[in-house]
Amino acid sequence: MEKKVVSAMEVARLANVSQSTVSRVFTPGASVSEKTRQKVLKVAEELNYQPNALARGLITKKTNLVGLAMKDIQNPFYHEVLGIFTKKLRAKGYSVLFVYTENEEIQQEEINHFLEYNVEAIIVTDALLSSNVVKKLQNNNIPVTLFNRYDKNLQCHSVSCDNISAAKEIAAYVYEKNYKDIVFITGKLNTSTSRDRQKGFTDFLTSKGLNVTTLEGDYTYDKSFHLTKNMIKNGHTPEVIFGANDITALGALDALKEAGISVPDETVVIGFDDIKMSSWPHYALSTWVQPIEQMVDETIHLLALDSDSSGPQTVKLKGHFIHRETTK
Amino acid sequence: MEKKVVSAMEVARLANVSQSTVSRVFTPGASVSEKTRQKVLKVAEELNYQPNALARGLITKKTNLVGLAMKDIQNPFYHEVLGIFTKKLRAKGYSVLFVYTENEEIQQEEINHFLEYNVEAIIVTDALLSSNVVKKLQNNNIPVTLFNRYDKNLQCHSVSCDNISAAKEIAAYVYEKNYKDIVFITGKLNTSTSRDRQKGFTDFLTSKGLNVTTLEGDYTYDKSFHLTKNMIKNGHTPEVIFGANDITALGALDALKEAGISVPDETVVIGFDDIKMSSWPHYALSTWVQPIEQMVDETIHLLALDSDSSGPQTVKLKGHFIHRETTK
DNA sequence: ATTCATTTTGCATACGTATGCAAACACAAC
DNA sequence: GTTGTGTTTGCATACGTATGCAAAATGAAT
Repeated sequence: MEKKVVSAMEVARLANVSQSTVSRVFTPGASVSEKTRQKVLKVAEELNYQPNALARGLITKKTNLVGLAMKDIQNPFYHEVLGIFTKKLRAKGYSVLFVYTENEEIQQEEINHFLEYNVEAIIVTDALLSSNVVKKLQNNNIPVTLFNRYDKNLQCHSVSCDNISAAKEIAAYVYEKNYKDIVFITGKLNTSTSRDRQKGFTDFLTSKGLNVTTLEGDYTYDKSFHLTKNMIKNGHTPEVIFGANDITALGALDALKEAGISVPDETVVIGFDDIKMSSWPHYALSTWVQPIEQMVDETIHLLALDSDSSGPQTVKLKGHFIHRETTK
Repeated sequence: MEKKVVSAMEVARLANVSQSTVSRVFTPGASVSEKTRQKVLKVAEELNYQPNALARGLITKKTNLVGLAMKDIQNPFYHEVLGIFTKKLRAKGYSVLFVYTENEEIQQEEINHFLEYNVEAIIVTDALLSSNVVKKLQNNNIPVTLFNRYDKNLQCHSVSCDNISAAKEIAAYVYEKNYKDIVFITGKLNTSTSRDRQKGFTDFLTSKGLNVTTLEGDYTYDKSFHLTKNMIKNGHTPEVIFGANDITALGALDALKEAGISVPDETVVIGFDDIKMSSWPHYALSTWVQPIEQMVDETIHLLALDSDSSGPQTVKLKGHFIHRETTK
C-alpha cells in the first residue's frame, strides 16, 4: 500500500465541481454557495481530505510555521516557556518547528533549517544569534525575537523581564532589612540575564555604601551548591544569598541546609524565575516572579505586528517579588 | 521590501544553466559535472539560495518532518526526552514539528496539523491516541510510535522501559532486605507506566506473602507530599516507600524529612526515572534509571524501518537500579 | 420576457522543485 | 574521421494548491 494522497482534485471529481471550488471551500472568506459548500464538505469528509499545507504555503507564502530555538539547559523555567509558546501559537493557527541547540549561539545550520521551511518568524529563547545570521534573516524579511535575552548590537526584537529594575527592588528589600553581609551568585557571565540582575542588585547596594560579594556560578545547581558549601567551609556564612536564578538559589539553599544553617534566620535566600519547584514545601523559595504568560503574549504580538516594521523593539516587563519561607 | 525569494530559477539564470541543473546540484547523488557544480554553488552562495523544503516535499513526498506530541506535565523526565529526540532526529536530517497537548489523549485536531504538513512519522510521548485516530493514520500510511506508553488495543509501535520487570527487581531488593511495611504510591491510574510498576512490584511481594499498602497519587509532587504527610500524621511510618516515578518519590521524601524521619534508616525511598534532580545532593534518591538514549534510538529506528511493516512492534528496554542515599 | 447587478463557478496559470527522457556532449578506440 | 560508450544537460511535466479573470448562473426589477 503506497502513500494515499487525497487531493482536492479527487474531491472535485466526486463532488462534480472544479478543483478551484474545492479550494475555495477550504479558504476562509472565499465565495462559494452554501449548497456546493455542503456538497464538497460531505465528499471531503468521506475521503478524509485535508488541504496540503506544503502546497498551500508554496503558493500563498503563508506557511503558518514559526521556528522556536531553545538552548538545552536544565532550567525548568524554559520548559514552562516552551509549553506556553506552543499553546498560544497553536491557538493562533501556527505550528511550531522546534530546535534544541547546545551552543550559546544559534548556529547558521539551524537557522537554515528554519528557512528551508519558510517559517514566518523565529523565536530564540535562552540563546543568541550572530549578527550575520540576523542580517541574513533581515534579508529574507523574517522577524526574529529574542526571548529573555537581549543584545543591543543585534537588530532584532527582544522581550524580557526588566532584570535590572527587578534586581534593584530586591536590593531595596535587602537594604531595608538592614542586612550587611550579602552574596550574589551569578549565572553564566555571557548572558544578559545574569549581567543585568547582578548590575541592578550591586549598583543599588553599593550606592548605599554596602558591599556585595560576588561568586561566579553558571546557572547550574551543582556549581551553586558547591560554591556555597565551600564558602561556608571557609567560615563565611552570609546574611543574604541572592541567586541569579531559582536553580542557583536552590543549590545554595540546599548547601545551607546541609551545613545546618537556619533559613531564613541566619541566612536569607532569594531566587529569580519562580519555577514550579520553588513552591515545593521543602524549598518554599522567595523569588522574583517572571510574568511568563505576558512575556509570551508580547513576543507573539511583536512577531505578528512586524509588517509595520518600525525597527526592532525591546520590551521589558516587570513581574513581582513573592515572599515564601526563605525570607523574613 | 517584500519577501525576497531566491529560487533555483534565478540561480540558473546567473549561472547560465537550466533550473534542472541547479536542482541536481542540491540533490545528493544526481549527475552533475564538477565544473558546473562549482559554478552553481558559487552563484547560490552569492544569492544566499536555499532549496525550498515545501516545494521539494511536495514533489518527493519526503518532507523530512516528524511530528512530536507531548503531554503538558511537570515531569522533567520528558524534557530530557524532548531534548534527546530533537537532537537525534536533527542528526538524521529531520525537523521536528512540536505539539504540547493538555489532554490525556492526543486530539484529532492536533493530529490533523501534523497531517497537513505531511509529517513522515509521529511520536507520541506520555499520552495516548484514540483508536480511530490510529486508524486514520494507518490509512495515510504514517507510522506512529508511543513512547513510554503502550496500549495493546492500539495498532501502533511502542517503546518503553520494561516497567513490570524493573518493578519486580526493585521488589526483589525490598524482599531481600527483609522489609515488611511497604508502601507504593501510584501515578495516574490510567497510565500504563503506573499500572505496570504497581503490578510488577505488588505481584512479586504478594507472591512472597508480603502486603503492599497502595496510595493513589497522580504523578505530582504535591499530591505525593500530602499523601505521605497524612500517612505519617495518622501514625503510619512505613519502612519502604516506592514512588511510581521520581517526582512522586521526591514528594514523599520531603514529607518524611519534614516529619523528622530519618532516611534511609527509618524509611527507605525509591523512585523511577532518574531525573536530574534526583542526583542533587539534597535528594540523592535511589531510583530506577530508564535508558532514555536507547529508548529514543529504538523509537527512531522503528519509524525508519517502517517500510517493511511487519506489523506494530513493542520494544521494552531494561534500565538499571541505582543506589544513592535513600536506600541502604 | 428582458435587462441588469450580483453571486458563483471554471479555466488557466503560478508557486519552486524533482525527474524521465532524449538531445548534446566528451572522450576513447579504431 | 567515424563509431561507440558513458556522462552531462535541457526540456517538459508533475506535485497540490490559490487566485485573477471571464463565463455562467442566479435573482431581482422592470
